Amino acid sequence: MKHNKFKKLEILPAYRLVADAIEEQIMTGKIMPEDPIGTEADLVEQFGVNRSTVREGIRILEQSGMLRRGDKRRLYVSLPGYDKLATRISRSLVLHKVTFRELVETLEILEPKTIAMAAQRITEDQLERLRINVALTEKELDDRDRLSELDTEFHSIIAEAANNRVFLLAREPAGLLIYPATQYIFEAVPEAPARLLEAHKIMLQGLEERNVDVVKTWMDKHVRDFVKGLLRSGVDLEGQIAQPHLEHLLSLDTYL
Amino acid sequence: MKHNKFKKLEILPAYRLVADAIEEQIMTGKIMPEDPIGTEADLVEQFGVNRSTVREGIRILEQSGMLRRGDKRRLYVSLPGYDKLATRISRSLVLHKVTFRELVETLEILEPKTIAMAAQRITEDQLERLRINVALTEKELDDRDRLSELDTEFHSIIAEAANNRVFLLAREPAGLLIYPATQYIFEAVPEAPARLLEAHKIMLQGLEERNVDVVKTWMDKHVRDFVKGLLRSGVDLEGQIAQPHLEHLLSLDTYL
DNA sequence: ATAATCGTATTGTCGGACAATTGGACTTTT
DNA sequence: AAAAGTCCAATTGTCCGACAATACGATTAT
Repeated sequence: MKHNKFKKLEILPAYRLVADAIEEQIMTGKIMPEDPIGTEADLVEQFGVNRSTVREGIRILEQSGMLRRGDKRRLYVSLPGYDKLATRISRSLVLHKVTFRELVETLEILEPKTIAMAAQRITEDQLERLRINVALTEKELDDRDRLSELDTEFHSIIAEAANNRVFLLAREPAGLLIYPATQYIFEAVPEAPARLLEAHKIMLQGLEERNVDVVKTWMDKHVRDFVKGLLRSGVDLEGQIAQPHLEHLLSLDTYL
Repeated sequence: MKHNKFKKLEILPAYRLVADAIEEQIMTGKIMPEDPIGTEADLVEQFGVNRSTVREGIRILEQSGMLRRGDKRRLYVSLPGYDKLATRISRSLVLHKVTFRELVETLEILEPKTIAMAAQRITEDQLERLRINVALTEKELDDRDRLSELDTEFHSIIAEAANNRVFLLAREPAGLLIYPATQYIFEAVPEAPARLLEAHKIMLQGLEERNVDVVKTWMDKHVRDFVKGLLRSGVDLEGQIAQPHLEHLLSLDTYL
């Protein structure tokens, strides 16, 4: 047996130290979101390192969403937005080649719970957005791309209405990955759009009436329907997500 | 009405283009995890930009976990690990000042489902790790810090055993944030450690027998117990997570 | 008051430079 | 032959200095 008397030394490059130092101030609340950070020159002075080094440190924090370029390109402390986080998680899941089985299994569990919570807490504003969403769905029933976008949005609004950010972030990545697959279903199952619309309508009404049982039951059914559709369209549950699904994730690159 | 004939131009700095270009290759599978990326000099040549610019681009990808420094400090394509992702999500949740209510509500839903899945899929290896965990828990029943670590680990192993990576990633951040709070409970509720141990023992046995009902029921109870303990220890469910919880997240900085 | 102009501050990018570290090849020692 | 020491080349981390592009604010001209 080795002697392990010494801990592994932590030898970190300067740009990491810069990033860590700033991050620590943020995490401990010493500087808060929307607070301005000094200019690069300021940081150079404060940390006593070169500007290149500071810049590399900044990139790290910018990527993790804790810093933002705001007015006049200046640096501000910022919160990583849920959409950005969810997108990033989704991409990771893709890279890990998660299977459809893992996605649908997760949604079968989460979606009914989500809408049950939402039924108790949804605001009038959110209801209105759902009404618009459903109206659009009805109007664009033939446009598959648009329809799967609207489907994704429908479920996202409900997740938001559940008024639980932890849960929201738990559910969103799966939603982002799976609902775009609705397109496949539309190709294989002609009656799918109509059924989707019907389910959405009923759930919307259930939410308006704050009827927990109705919405939960229908969401259950809706998700199972979805899975059946997936299978009918020839998707292999143990297969991984295919490239076409990723376009919408890749296109988001710019504003991330 | 404006003429909107032109889309807003996407004017991105070069370091972003570098990062995006590499990321695109990764997402589309043209380069795969463990593949080596060239040296910085190579990238300078390929992209035709300065090394500083390349380095800034690299930082971005390194932070998001898609690049790694491996042997000889060379760059390799890599997968963002679940632990890293979960940690990052947890921090964001803290910054967003999520409340205990949101955390416990999420866990009340997810944990029973998790263990139910785990009961059907857990491997002998995972069972063994749980046995060790429980044995340690019994031995270190007086060490609060150690105990809450072990508690966190216990639930993480179960989540892993559920064999669903989407679900794992949905649950983990909440677990990371809430179980450390066990410490508070131990201070306020003397019998808490013993009860925790008992519950863990029973759930472990349930898992060994693959008894879905037992484990689910007990996890339900266990989580509710946990919440009761939190309340008894004076935690305000609508309050946000306090600083002391974050130490373990901050200390992870180094290897992230 | 609006528009045009100018000056300044800051970022994005570049080029070059060098010390430190690493891995590998080679040599010496035991 | 295995272990230890030496040397070399490649690469990263860091620094310096420089400049164009951009954005903003103040000033001037219309």
